[in-house]
This record gives sequence, C-alpha cells and structure tokens, in this order.
Amino acid sequence: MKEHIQQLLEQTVATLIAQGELPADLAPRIQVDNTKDKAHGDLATNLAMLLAKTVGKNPRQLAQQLIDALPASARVAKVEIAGPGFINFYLDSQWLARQIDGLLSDPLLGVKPANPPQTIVVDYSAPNVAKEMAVHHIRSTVIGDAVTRTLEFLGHKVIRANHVGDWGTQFGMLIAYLEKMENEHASDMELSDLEAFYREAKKCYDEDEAFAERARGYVVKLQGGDAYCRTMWKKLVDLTMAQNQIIYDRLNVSLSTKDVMGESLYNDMLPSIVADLQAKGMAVESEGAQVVFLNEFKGKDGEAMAVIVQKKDGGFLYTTTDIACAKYRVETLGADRVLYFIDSRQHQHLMQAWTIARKAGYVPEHVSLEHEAFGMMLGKDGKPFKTRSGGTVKLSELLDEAEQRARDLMASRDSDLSAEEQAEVVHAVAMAAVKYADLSKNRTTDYIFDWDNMLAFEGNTAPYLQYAYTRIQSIFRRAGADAVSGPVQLNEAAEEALAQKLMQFNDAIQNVAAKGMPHLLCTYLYELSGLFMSFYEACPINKEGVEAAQKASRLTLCAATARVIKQGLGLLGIQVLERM
RNA sequence: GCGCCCGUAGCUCAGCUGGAUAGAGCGCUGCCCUCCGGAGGCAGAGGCCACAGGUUCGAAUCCUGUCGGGCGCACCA
Repeated sequence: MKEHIQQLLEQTVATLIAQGELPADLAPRIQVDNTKDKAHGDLATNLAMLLAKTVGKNPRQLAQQLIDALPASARVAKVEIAGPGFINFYLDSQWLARQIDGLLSDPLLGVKPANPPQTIVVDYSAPNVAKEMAVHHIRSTVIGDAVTRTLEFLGHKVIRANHVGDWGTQFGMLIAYLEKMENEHASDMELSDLEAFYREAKKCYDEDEAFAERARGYVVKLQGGDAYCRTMWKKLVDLTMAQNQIIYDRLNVSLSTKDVMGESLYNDMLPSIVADLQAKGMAVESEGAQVVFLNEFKGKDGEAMAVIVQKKDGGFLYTTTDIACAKYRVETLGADRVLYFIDSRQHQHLMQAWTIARKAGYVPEHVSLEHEAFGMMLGKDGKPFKTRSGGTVKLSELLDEAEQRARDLMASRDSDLSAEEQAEVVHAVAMAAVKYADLSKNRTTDYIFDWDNMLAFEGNTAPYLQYAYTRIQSIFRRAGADAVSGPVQLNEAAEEALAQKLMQFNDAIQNVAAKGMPHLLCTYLYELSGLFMSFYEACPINKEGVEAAQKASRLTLCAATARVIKQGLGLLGIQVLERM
C-alpha cells in the first residue's frame, strides 16, 4: 500500500518536473507512513514540507500542487492537506474490502516473496559443550529461530548453523577429567552431572599441576587429531547435544543435530589460513605469536590493534576460527548473506575477524555479513544477571517454572477440557509466554530478567495472542452450519481498522527479514489482536438479527485474522490452540 | 587510555532512516458478561523522553559536550 502511494507521488513529481514546475534535478526520497491517528487519514507523506525550502515555495501551496497533479487511483478515496503541509490519504474502503477477500486465497497472506531468493546462513543458539544451557541462551536461540522461519517463509534458502562451542583449550581439561572419572569407574553420566563435572574439572585444573599439565597436552593432541582424544571429545559433544535437543524440542525451536556446525568444523582449515595470511603479508610474528595488525582498530597504545591468529604454542584462537567460518560459509555453503545472532560483547572481535577475512579475499563485497547483536540479561539491580549464590539459572528451570505457573492458572479456573487437552494447553501457553517475552523486546539493548515479567500471561504476551485466536475458533464453532464467509463490507470503524491492519502483515514480515528483529512482528501481532478484540466487542456476529451478508463479511474478517495470527505466531515458533 | 552500546511513566519495555497532542503492558482508580470465552473490553491518574548546548519550519529521534550505567580492548571463547 505504501509502495503504491509512493509510486503515485513519484509520477506526480515527474509530471511537475516535466511541466517545469519543479527543478529537473530534484530526486526526493519519498516517504509514506501509516498514520498513528485516523484523524490524519490512513497514510501520510511529508513530501511537500521536505521540498518546500529547496523549491522556495510555501509547503501548503506545494502540497496543493502535488495533489492537483496526482494520478487518480481506485485505492484512494480522498486526499487532503493538513497542518503545516502534510498530505493525508484516505483509503477506499471498497477496494480494501476486496483485498481482504483476496487474502484468504493467498497462501502468503499478502506477503511478497523474495525476488530473487538468496542463500542465507543463520548462525544462532551456539550452546557450549559440557554445559547446560542457561537462561541467557534463550536469546540467540529463539530470536535466531524466528528470523530463520521468516526468511524461509519469504522463499530464501536458509542454512541453520549451530555454532556449538565444541572446541578450545578447555577441552584438554574436560578430557583429562573424563579420563580421571573413567579410571575411577564413575557411573554413567547424565548431562545434569556434567554441570558439576565442569566445575570439578576446573577445580582439578586450578589445583593439581600434574593434571593441568596433562590437560594442556591434550589440547594440542586433540587439535592434532589424536584418536583417543577425539573419542573422548565426541562423548562429551554427543551427551551435551542430546540434552540440548530436548530443550529445542520443548521450545519448538527448529534446530536439530544436522544443523550442528561447531567450532571444531573449521579446525582443519586453520593452519592453511594462517599460512595464507602470512603469504599475503598480513600475518607477522610478534612476541612468538602470529599476529595481524589492523589499522581499522586502535589498541591500548593508540597503535594499530594486534589480532592474534596463532599462539606461540601453535594453538589457534577463536578469531582464526571465525575467519575460517566466514570463509567456509561463503565458499562451501555459497552464502549470499550471513546473519550472526551473537552477544553484543563479541562485536569488536567479529569485526576484526571479518575485516581480516575480507582483506584476505575470503569474503567478497557482495556477500553481506551481519552481526545481529543482542544485549545482555541483567538482574533487577541492573548488574549482569546472577542468582543469589552467584550462579546462573538453567534454561530448563525457567521452562519448568513457566509450566508450573500455567498449570496453577489452569487449575484455578473451570475448564471443560480433558486432562490431556489441559496438559497440552499448559505446555503451549507456557512455552509461548517465555519465548514471546524474549522475542518482543528489541534485541539490541540489555534487558532486566524478571520471573513475573517473563512468565506473565496477561497484557502484551503470547497467551493474549493465542486467546484472540481461540476466540475466533470459538466463533466458528458457535456459528456452526451458518459459518459461511462472504464478501467483506466495511461499515464500522472497528472493521475498517482491522482490515487495514491485516493488509500490513507484509510490512511487518519484510522488516523482520531485513533487520533480523522479530519484535517488530510481535508488535504487529499484538496490535492486530488488539484491533480484533475491539472489533469483537463492537461487531456481533452470531447474535440474532445480524443480517446474513454482514455476518458473512465479519466471518471473513475473522477467518483472515485467524490466518494471519496463526502464520505470524508460527514464524515466531509459537503454536496456536483451538481452545484454551 | 582507546572503542562499542545504553539512559523514555512507580516497574518492565516500544517508538530512534527527524514530523502533527510521546505509546503499550504491569501496578493503581473506576466502569463492562439479558451476543459469540473476563487469559478480555472501555475510561482515568501517572512523562521538563538523564542534563546542557547546536542544526532545523519542526528533535525522544541527528551533531557536540557533561553526568550516570553496561560491555570490549595480546596468546580464554
């Protein structure tokens, strides 16, 4: 819709230029916005005010000139000048009604598919081996998954890349400790024990010099491909990922074991990359290590920043891994675009790795690497989030608590659902609430972790959206055999507002795809649901005395709303329910 | 010391490619199930958008500075 008005305005400007009314070199960026207040029409542009000064005319006069030259359009019912020179457009409600009729037969619900489709690698979740996922892991996991689904919906080829932390010096320590445990014939280990396992391993490493020595040796052997170390390492990885998969499934996150592309995947590439960087004169020796000096970044002394690509003991660091990773995604996976859903603290590091990768020619200019950074979870005191004891909250604990609260709420009210149905509702509502709490925030900023906030079921929450959906389903159940939808007619203000919002689904989706920000879709769905709730109060459907044509029209609006909510929530990885 | 991010209602957050009276939710005060689900609707109180300058017809939004908070800067990832 915005595009259409934009095109009309472009034509208008071109016409006025041709008539000599406007200077020929004029190429304004034409912006059309949805209005916040319907007193200002449905769409508005500030074009006249923008041009007034350069053209040397009064903005309102110029606005009138633009309106006079505006081509006629069936979609626009009225155009008027307002305030200092805004041009306000009122949509034709007949035209709008036909669009809603069409929406139901469109599998994409008015969303324009990607043209051309790209190959997009999405890097998200990235849990660490030998550690359970903590609450903060929900961010990358859930946000990345929502963007992945959205990009696929648009027709892109999406490659999920779970950059599991399965490599690094800590594995020497972990293998040494696993060995110690096996020598002492410890019983089968669950991953929940591995949490303690990691702590104990660290303790041995810090306190036992012989152990630490052995651990350091294993790091080098593992990187060299030693079979024994490799086997021990694989045990740790498999155990961890089996446990993580349970969380993914529970949260309805679309990752599976085939998406695992851990840090270890790039191990074999590292020596040749360092050699190549040396050959290109980028990497030089400094204090025994192989280092790339980057003028783009300043170090502590104000000189070009040094980035280590190989330690003096021959080991590699994660910068080298990330260089290799970028190269792999471009050369092997054929990425046109790579999205990294990673903590903002790693921003500088990523920029360094990418700067090197680009300078070395591994990543051509047309491939876009994007750090979709997100802020930290803070405690109520505004400090990095920790429990009283100084530890972290496990993600599984958060999910348990969510289900408990949903169960309590369910138990406190009368329900004619069976026990199985109730259990399903509890699960769906609880997971939805947790995910939405994270998804609905702008990912770029830090945010305060708060149980009550995260596990709320009222207000701007997923259960509210699910509730709107179940209400629609209920309407159709209630309408029974009379549930015949028909051509839309927009008579009430609530109907018109709902219809307009339905037509904005495409905007929301395109924005999520472009910016990697699912909260934009959350906001849209919340607004849509709110408008539906108002419509529901204002416009009876199954009431006696409602004309058949009006009822059919309203049922179409209901059906379209349900479709958009279901599809929208689906892209967020949130289920809808028939009843709750 | 250098760099990145952030300060919006009591609390948690939107809005930030500059636009028309700054928006939600929670909490607080009132209403609303003789039509379809009250996990709901309607209304109200609550803001010098950290502070000070600047650019502009117009600034929460852009620029500069100050204060306050978070994070990163050579062999962890």
